[in-house]
Amino acid sequence: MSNQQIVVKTDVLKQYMDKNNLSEKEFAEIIGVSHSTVNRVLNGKRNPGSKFIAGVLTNFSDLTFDTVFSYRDELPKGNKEAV
Amino acid sequence: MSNQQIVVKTDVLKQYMDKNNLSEKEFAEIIGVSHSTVNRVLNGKRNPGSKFIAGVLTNFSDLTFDTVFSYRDELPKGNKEAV
DNA sequence: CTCTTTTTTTACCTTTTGGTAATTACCTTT
DNA sequence: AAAGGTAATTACCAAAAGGTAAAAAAAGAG
Repeated sequence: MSNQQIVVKTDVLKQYMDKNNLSEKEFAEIIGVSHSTVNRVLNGKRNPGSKFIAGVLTNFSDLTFDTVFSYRDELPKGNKEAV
Repeated sequence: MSNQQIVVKTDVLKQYMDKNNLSEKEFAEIIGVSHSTVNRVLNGKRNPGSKFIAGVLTNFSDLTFDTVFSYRDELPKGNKEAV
């Protein structure tokens, strides 16, 4: 049993945008999502969806999956751990 | 601008399941999604979400991103192409 | 400091993905 | 062929991601 989710290394992505002088809006336009989506992902209010991930990986050849993303095992509602 | 999506190489995944004698239900349990999700993804009725992708990549070390997944550039509603 | 412009944040709604449970299709075994 | 089981499919609903537009915050120019 596993309940994996893809999450973003926000610090890595923020630094990358900084180095390349990309605003959230500019970055969003390049990867093909709205600027609010970028904002929410960067601030941890949303996880990246398939569209976000695909946009990043196909439009920035120097960003690989493992550089920007990682996995997290969520323990949702019916949590069997720590009883 | 780009509108990328992550898609599944259904033939690859089906062959993999076949070789390893995994039913949709068994595969689903391993990667941590429901069997109906697996069925719909395998039959192209849904794209794989972040949860599906994470489940595959973290639970099958011999399956890499590029083996099972690829990108597709969708041209949704407000299509600016072919006017 | 005040006015503009740009950037980030958020409220509200739409679309897509995921789950449950019921249905249908396939095999066996008798 | 009928009964039973397993595997695959789908109808319906819930949850999560994405978009639009407006508001708030930050940064510049005068």
